[in-house]
Amino acid sequence: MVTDHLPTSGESLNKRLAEKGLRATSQRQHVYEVLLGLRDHPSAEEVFMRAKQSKPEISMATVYNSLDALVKCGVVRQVNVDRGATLFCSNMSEHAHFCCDDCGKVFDVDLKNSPRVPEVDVPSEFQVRKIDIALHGRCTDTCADCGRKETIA
Amino acid sequence: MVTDHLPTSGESLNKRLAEKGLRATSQRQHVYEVLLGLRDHPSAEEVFMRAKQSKPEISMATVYNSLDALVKCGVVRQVNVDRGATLFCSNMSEHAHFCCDDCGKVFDVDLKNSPRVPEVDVPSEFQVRKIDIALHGRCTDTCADCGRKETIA
DNA sequence: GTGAATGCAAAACCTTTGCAACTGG
DNA sequence: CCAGTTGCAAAGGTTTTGCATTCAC
Repeated sequence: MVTDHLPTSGESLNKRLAEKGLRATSQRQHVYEVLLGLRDHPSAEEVFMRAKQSKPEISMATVYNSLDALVKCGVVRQVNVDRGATLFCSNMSEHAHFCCDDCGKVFDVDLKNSPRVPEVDVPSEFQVRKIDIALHGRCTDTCADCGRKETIA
Repeated sequence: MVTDHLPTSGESLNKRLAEKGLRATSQRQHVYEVLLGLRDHPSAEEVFMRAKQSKPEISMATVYNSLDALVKCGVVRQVNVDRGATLFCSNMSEHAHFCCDDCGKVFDVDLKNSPRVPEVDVPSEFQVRKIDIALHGRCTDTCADCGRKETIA
């Protein structure tokens, strides 16, 4: 519950928020800590349920607001792989998302060994700020495990 | 309303559907024609509204069913760029989607001049079936145009 | 002090489902 | 004929909104 492991990167979360003109509220800090503590790629609902455990008065609207603030200041990524709830991800390293068509689970795929991936040839009037790469397929043997333990990620 | 320009690719839509064990209903053909006729990246709602003009009895559930069938047999792509409705796209050439943070509009970005983009180094237990690349940023001068004429794509 | 953020509940939005009737193969 | 598909309406899940209160700066 202490904030001294915040944030993952060198800069402080509060400073990051301030840079974007966003206020450093206890709710935002809490939502960020919750997200860091959750494995995989939780939905806003999952973050909410977990956040309530230690901060029962927090509301869904605040969780959405906080997640948006965290995305805006660049410490959280938003993941849209299909219909259904948007997922959130505190892993800010360069990676793609693999979504299993069978079990629905989302896995991080490192891009360090995938040279040139971000080199997309874009018309000059487009200013690209970020690139999301989503892979779809089957996670085969991994899926056998996750299929039993989890439903849809 | 004739189906002789169907489908875009060489194979017939009906054959494609049959290959996946899906039936070639008039609704599915109609939804596909509507999608081919719509520019940009319509949502299911937009397809529905347009489809109703020439087939007033068609229902939203059928539009979703048809779009799913078309995606399943590989003649339509499903596009998820943010929260909000899933978009659909009849352009099956290899391309990424650029989503403007300002106007929300989605543009196709050709990948022909972007070598090696699909070369993502994936753990061996993952079988990749397709790759979606979504770019986010600003469409600058283009945005000035589309911002007035359209709302959110 | 003041505008931004919160909490709550309600509304809005998007998608799926259940079921009887229909239809393609 | 029969399983797959449709249309309808209702339910389900996700996200946003309005507003009074509270809080960060």
